[in-house]
Amino acid sequence: MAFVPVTRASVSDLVFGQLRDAIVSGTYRTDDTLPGERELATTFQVNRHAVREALRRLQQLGLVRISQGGATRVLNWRVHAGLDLALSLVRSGDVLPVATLVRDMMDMRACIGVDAARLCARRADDAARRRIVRAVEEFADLAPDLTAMGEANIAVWRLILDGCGNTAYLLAFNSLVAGALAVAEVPPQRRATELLDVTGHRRLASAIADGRDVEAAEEARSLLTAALTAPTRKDSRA
Amino acid sequence: MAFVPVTRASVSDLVFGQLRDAIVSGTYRTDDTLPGERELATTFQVNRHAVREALRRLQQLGLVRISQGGATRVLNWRVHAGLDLALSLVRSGDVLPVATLVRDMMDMRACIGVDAARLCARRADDAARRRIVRAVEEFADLAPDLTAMGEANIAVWRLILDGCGNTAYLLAFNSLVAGALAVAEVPPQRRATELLDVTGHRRLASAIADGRDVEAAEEARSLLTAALTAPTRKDSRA
DNA sequence: GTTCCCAACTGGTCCAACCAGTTGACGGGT
DNA sequence: ACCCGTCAACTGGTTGGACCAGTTGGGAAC
Repeated sequence: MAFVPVTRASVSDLVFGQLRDAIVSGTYRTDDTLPGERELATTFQVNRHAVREALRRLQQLGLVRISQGGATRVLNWRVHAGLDLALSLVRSGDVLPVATLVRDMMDMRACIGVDAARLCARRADDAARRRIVRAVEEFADLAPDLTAMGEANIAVWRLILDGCGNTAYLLAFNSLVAGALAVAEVPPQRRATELLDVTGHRRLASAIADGRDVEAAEEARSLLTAALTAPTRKDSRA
Repeated sequence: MAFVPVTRASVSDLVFGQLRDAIVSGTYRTDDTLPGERELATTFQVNRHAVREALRRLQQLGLVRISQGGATRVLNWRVHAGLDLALSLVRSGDVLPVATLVRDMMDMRACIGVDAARLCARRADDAARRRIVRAVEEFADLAPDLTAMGEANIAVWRLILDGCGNTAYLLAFNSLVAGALAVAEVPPQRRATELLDVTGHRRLASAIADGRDVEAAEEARSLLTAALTAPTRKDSRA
């Protein structure tokens, strides 16, 4: 286990984390009013500004609605929160089952990655195509160092997402990568299967380079779904 | 044009908006150092606390890296920002071309919606299936009031995303809906085509109700891509 | 020339006061 | 008895200033 940079959580980070967890875990329910800032400050034994910063961030995540003069109310995060909430939840603790959440995020990575590969094969300019081919070769050269390959793999996908020209895909990928992969909660066995499939990545790169969009999508699908467990939570019915 | 609730932007909102736009538009480049908090405070003529709140939010969005003692540096948002940035950008101004961004988000909605419909048909429990069928009927009853249908349509999709059991999809959908649809920047003609296809929605609902996942995905695809313009930015090559 | 130390930055936290909206209870008018 | 305006007592929003805590870089000591 290698050493890792220490992270200093600021006071407002801690307040933010506690409040976020309390809301997501259901301690506060939708439309409940949060205690006032002054009260929270004395409860957490911190300054009111720290509480304010935390509340602002909760608001930005879509967890609360703040209104001057009135109380701060809890929103239904399943309705108002954005994808960044998933990232925030994965990074800290088991408020929601992290394993499930990571699996969901990997599903989404596959969903987006496939379409991005398809679009990239259709739209990317020549320079981008060349960069992707080169990146895949650099990725292949790193075998079998899984850690290095993992990073190179992300670089490859980032180029693909760049080339597909869809900014939303790119940003979503950032949320997912930072959340799911950086935490390394992905089943190592399956992740390894994906990473070690060098020829699959080469086929993907050449499909993109040649503009064969359907094949690119197919290669992407087979790569990205290798890490996904088949079992559904409650199996098919009827 | 109906009246609309006034929105009061707080001081830190304004500072946040200006800094975000400056970063995304490239006024500051990656690894540039932002001016110090005290300097920003005098520049914006606000208190330092307001600046701090804004910077915190920029950090949460993935636009800057703050480090005590050191300077606050600008990150490459194409690498570090999450999907919520798209929402934030759409809501205010044309820092990035909003039309393009909205189109990207509609693409992503389609990408996710199709998979969610498929998963929902496979995994949802009976109660969820019934709720979806009912919601589609309520949606159908509202024709031809496009505004009301738009809201009901979102409610339908929310149920589908709930039923598919993928929290990441659900959260991403929130980001997209709040960003793209609420702003109503979607070409009205195409949006109307989608909404008025009541029978298409009925087919989708019954496919989900019966667990026919492939057909559900197909129906979802035809509904969700109706609003998408075919032309790619730079067309297929080689 | 190298090394070490400290002054002068940076952001982080706190206190205390006051501004600005919202809410609800209380009291006068109908 | 009911309605309605008023106002006090909340809520969050903003400000100023002080001090703590890390980082940085230049200059003194070696």
